[in-house]
Amino acid sequence: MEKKEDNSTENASLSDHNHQMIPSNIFFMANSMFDTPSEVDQKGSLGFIDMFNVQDYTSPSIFDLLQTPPVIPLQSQPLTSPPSTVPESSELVNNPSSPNSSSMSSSSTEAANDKQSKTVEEEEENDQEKTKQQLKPKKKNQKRQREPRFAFMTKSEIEHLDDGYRWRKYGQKAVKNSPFPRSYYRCTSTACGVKKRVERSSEDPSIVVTTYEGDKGGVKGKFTLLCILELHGRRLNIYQLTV
DNA sequence: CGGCTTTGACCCGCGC
DNA sequence: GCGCGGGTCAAAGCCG
Repeated sequence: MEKKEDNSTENASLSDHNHQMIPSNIFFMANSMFDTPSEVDQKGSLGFIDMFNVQDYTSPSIFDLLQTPPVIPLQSQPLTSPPSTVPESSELVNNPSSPNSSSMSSSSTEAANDKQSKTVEEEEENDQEKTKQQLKPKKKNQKRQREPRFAFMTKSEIEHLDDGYRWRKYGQKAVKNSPFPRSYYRCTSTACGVKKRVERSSEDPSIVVTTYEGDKGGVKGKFTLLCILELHGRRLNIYQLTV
């Protein structure tokens, strides 16, 4: 975990060309991300707003986040209004009526856990029969739980922004009512269960919508990497912690 | 050769 | 029950 943070920070320096355009062009899609807010989301999550209400971005406490895993002094607050204060010179594209926010919050299946059980079954299965039948199994009663999810919009020509983690693309789908496909990535760093989707806004092709979903394994609570900012030459990872 | 992307097929949830 | 759309799988191909 901590090492990962360090690595990501290091990696960031390798891709400054990406990050340079982030700070002034990043827009969050706040509440709409939690379309069906689970109890977990409601109760114990530290919304990005908490962080962004930190007045001074040059404050050392913020940059501490760079070095240490997000140990977040949270009082649980419900996510309320969209950020009234946007980092520095952000353009305001994040109007709540953005149709994308609804598309981002469309229902999803969370297959992370399923896959594990699937794998087990697969081994018991006949090798020849290993096709897609594997997905049939049990887990009837279990309603899939949605992982904490967060999206933000970035004005960028580059779709897959380098956030310091390694991602493997595992799918791409055409999006309804959008000429742009949506790409699915899975974090390949060890013990990182985060997935993300990247798609370009159909309304404004210059805007890339990135949605992070999942948690980092082995951590108490769930850390969701919200975004990476680069401010005053420093790299800043913004997380959401769900306890 | 290993890791990654591409892409068609499949699964699943949801609305009608 | 059916169809649609979103999400995932996995084989094949590509590339360093």
